Amino acid sequence: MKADTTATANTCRKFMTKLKPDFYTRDTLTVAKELLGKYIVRELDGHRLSVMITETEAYIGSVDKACHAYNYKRTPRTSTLFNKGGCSYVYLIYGMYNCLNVVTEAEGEPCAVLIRGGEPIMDIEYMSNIRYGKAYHELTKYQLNNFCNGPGKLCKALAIDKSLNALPLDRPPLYITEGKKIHSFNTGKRINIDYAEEAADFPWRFYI
DNA sequence: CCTCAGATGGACT
DNA sequence: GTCCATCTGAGGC
Repeated sequence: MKADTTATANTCRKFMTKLKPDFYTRDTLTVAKELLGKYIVRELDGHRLSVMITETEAYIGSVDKACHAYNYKRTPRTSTLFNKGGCSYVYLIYGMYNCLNVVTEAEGEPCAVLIRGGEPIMDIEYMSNIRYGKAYHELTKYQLNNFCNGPGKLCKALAIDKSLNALPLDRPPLYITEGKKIHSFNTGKRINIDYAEEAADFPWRFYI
């Protein structure tokens, strides 16, 4: 009994361990793979929302035509990508959805990992109200299956928009913690980057 | 289950 | 003016 209690406490502590910058200042593909199973935590109005990351994509500016900062192109928007790894990169897409990335590698290397999907973990009721405007138990099967299984949906559920761009990811209001141990994952081509020529075929999407 | 049109606005040329 | 790292609801099967 005592052992069980201790194990539970250790598990909780592990989940609350925030990833530090040195997790992110590494090879982007490695970070993209290792982010699977980690927990995104969003603090908002006294609530602590969380989803487990289940899908990521890597973007590497030096060689990747799909990256906003391909060939080190620096604009007001992409300047965030040149930061040292460990901060957020949030942008608006299609005029109405937001996408959350984590910046990786050293300062000056414009790279990031797009968080493409997750699974709700904590304060699901509050997230449900943000996402659909109703209680979790009221959701249809379709809504349950589409709760945050896409970059725009995930940002909606966690109330993430451009106001959270370029923030450090090791403290509130937005951070990532240790999470679930992942034993295997899938690899594939990235989604919706058909314009990116040869880079469209890079196998830089990872998902559980 | 599937496909597809339309929404919608900022970033960039 | 064009493009876009998307989502939703409607309609078909």
